[in-house]
Amino acid sequence: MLLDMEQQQSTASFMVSLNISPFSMNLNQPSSPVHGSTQPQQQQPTNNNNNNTSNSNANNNNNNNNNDGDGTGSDSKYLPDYPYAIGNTPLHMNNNSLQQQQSHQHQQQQQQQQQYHHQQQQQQNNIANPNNFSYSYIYNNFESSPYIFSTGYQDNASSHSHQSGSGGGGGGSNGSNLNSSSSSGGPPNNGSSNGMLNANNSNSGYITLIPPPVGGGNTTSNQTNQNGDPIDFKHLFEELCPVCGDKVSGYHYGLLTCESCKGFFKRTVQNKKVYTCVAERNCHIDKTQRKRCPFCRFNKCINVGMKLEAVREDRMRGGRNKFGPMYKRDRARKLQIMRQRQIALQAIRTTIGSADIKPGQLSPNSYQTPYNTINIKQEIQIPQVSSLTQSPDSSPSPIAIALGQVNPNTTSVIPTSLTGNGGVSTMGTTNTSAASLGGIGSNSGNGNNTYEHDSSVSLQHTSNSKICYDNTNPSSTADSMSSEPLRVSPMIRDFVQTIDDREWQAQLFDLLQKQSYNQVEVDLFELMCKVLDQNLFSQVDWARNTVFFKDLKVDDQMKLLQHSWSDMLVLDHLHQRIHNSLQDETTLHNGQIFNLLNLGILGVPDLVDFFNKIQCDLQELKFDMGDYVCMKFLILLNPNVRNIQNKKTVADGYASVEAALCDYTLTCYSHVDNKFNRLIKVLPFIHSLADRGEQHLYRKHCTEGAPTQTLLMEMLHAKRKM
DNA sequence: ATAGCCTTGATA
DNA sequence: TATCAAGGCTAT
Repeated sequence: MLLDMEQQQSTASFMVSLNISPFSMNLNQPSSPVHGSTQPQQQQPTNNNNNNTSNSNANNNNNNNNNDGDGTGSDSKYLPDYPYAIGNTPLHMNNNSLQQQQSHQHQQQQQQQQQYHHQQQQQQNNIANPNNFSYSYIYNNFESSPYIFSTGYQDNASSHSHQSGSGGGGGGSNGSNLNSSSSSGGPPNNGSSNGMLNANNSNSGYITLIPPPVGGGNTTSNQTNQNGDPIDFKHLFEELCPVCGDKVSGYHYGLLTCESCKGFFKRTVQNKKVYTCVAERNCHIDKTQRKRCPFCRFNKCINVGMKLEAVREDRMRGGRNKFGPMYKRDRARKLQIMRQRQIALQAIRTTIGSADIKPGQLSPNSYQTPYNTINIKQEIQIPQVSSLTQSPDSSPSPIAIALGQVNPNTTSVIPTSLTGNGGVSTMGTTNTSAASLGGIGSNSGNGNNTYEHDSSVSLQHTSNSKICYDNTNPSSTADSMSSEPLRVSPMIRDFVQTIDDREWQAQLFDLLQKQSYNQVEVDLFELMCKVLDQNLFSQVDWARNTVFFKDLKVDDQMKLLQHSWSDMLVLDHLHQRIHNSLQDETTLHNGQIFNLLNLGILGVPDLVDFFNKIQCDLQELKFDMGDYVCMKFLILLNPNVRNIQNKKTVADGYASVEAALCDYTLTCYSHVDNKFNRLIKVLPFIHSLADRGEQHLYRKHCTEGAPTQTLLMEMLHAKRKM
C-alpha cells in the first residue's frame, strides 16, 4: 500500500503540471517541530457561541483556572455558558455550533493555509482527518487513507511499559476494569497458550491476536476453560484509545478510551476550556503528541464519539449514567464477535487443514484497530455481505466456487477470508425496507439476518452460519454446479480478489453514523455527496492497486479516473444491490432516513426507473462478481480517453479483460445466451446514467453549494477541464 | 495542565 | 454486594 518513491515524485510533478485546485493540497500538519511551539491558548468564552451572556460574569470566575482546588460543591451547581456544550441548550446543539464555528474559521484561514500547504507538500505527511483529502491528496498520502487507518496505530512511543509484566511498578496505571493484568493474580502470560489477545510489547504499541496453537491444545471456542468457568473475555477489550492510541482503561464518556483522554475530556468540558490550534486544525494526535494541541485532541475526542452529555453537570460522583446499557451491549457484541471468530477459526482449521494456516492470515486485524470500527457508536449492525457466494438466483457463482468460497457439491459456504477487519460486524443503522427490486435479498434464503430490535438488523458472519443454497431452484443449475469445478481464468480470480465489499459497506455505514451522530438534522444532499466522495476514494484506492492501471503514469491514471469515476460509482452500486442486497434506505442515528439508492443514481430521482431497468437486465444475465469486476476494468481502461500517453497499455489491458470476460461467460455461463455481448451493451446505459448524474451534481454544486474540498467536486470540475 | 490513582454510589 | 464509570486528588 505504501506509495513508492517513484510514484510520489511523479505525483508531485503531476500536481504542478495539472494545476490542481487549491484544496488539492489540503494536507495535514506533519509531525514537525512547529508543534513544539503549540501552546494551548485558553480563550475567554466570549466567542460567537456564547449565547448565555447573562450568566457569564458569575461563571467566568471559575472558568479557566478552576482545577477543583477547593473541591467544594460550590463550583459545580451551575453550568454556565460553556461554549461547547453545557448550558440551557441541548448538548448536541452546542456541539454542532462548535463544529460550525470551527468550520467557519477554517474557511477563513483557507487562503493562508494554501501557502502553507504548498510549503509542506514536499514532506511526508500524516493525515489525521480522512475527510480532508482530495484527489491529489490521495496520490500523495495514500498510505494515510481511511483504509490504512484501520490497520493499526502508529505509535512511536515506547512500548506500553505497564503491560510488560514488570510487576506492579509505577506504570501500572490502569486502575481499570478491563486489563488482563489486573485479573487473577500472576503476571499475564504471553498469550500463546490460550490464543487470546495479548499486548504486543514491541515498539509498535500494537495489540495482536496470537492464534491458538495450530492443530491442538485447548482453544477458547468452547466458551469455557478447563475448569468449566467462562472464558475471560477481558482480553478482548485491550484495544487502543481511539483518540491517542494509548491503552484503554475502560468505558469513559461513551466509549473505550485511555485514562488520560478521559481526564482531558472531563477537564475540558467541566472547565469550559476553549483551545485554539496554531497549526492546521488537523494535528496528529497520538500518545506522544497528545499534549501538544488540545484543540485537535478535543476535536478528535468529539469525532470519535466521546459524549459531552456524559460529563455530569452537577459533578455528582459515583453511580451510573444512561450509557450503562450501551456499554453492556457493546461488551456483549464484542463477545459475540469473539465467539464467532473462534468458531470461524476452528471451521477453517478443520476445513482447510492446519498446515496451511499461517498465524498472520488468521489474525483478525480488527482487534488492533485503534480507529476501530467496532466502537460504541455502532449500536446496530448491518447484514454481513458475502458477494462471492451470492448470485442473484441464490446459486453460487462459478467464481465463488473457483475461489473456494463454496463447495460445488454441497453448495455450502466455506468461510470467507477473515483477514482485515471485514470479518467484524460493522456498524450502521439499516432500515429494513423490503428490497424493492425483484426481491434480491429476500431470495437469498440464507436466513442469517436476525433482528435485534425493530429498525436494526444484526448479522452473523457467514463463516459462522453455513449458508445452504437452494438446489431445487431450476434456475440455479449453472454450469458451475457440475461436480467438476469450471475453469475460471486466473485473471478473473485475481480480479475478484481485489474487491472488498465488507470494507465498502463498513465505510459507508461508518460515515453515515459519524455524520449524523449527535446531529439534530443533517443535510441529506450534503451527506450523499460525502458518501459519494468516500466511495470515489475507494474507487481510486482500488484502481491504483490493480494490474494494468498501476503500471500507468499518474497523468494517465488521472485521466482514466476522471473519465470513469461516475460510471464506476453506478456500477458499484448496482453490484452492491445485486450481490450484497444493499437496501434502499437506512435510518441515521438521528432518525433521518438516508436514501441509499440515491448513491446509485447520483442524486437524480428521475433515474430510479432507469437504474432499476439496468439492474434487472444485469440480473437476467446472471451478473456475478466476475462480470462485475471485468466490467469495472472495462470502464476504467478506456483507450478512447483523450490524450492518454500510454494508450497501448490501456488498450492492451482493455483487450485482455475483454477476452477474459468473454472466455468466462462462454465457459461458465453457456446457458446464458450471448451473455458477453449483452453485458457489454449495458455499459453505455451505465455511462448514460452516470453522465446525467454528473451533470446534476455539477449543477447542484454550482447553484446550491454542495460540499467543497472533496474529491467528488474535484472530479466534477476536472472533467469539464478535459 | 496532565495523567495516574483514589473515592463514590447507582445499578445489576 | 460487586461492579464500574463517574468525579476528585495530587505528584509531576
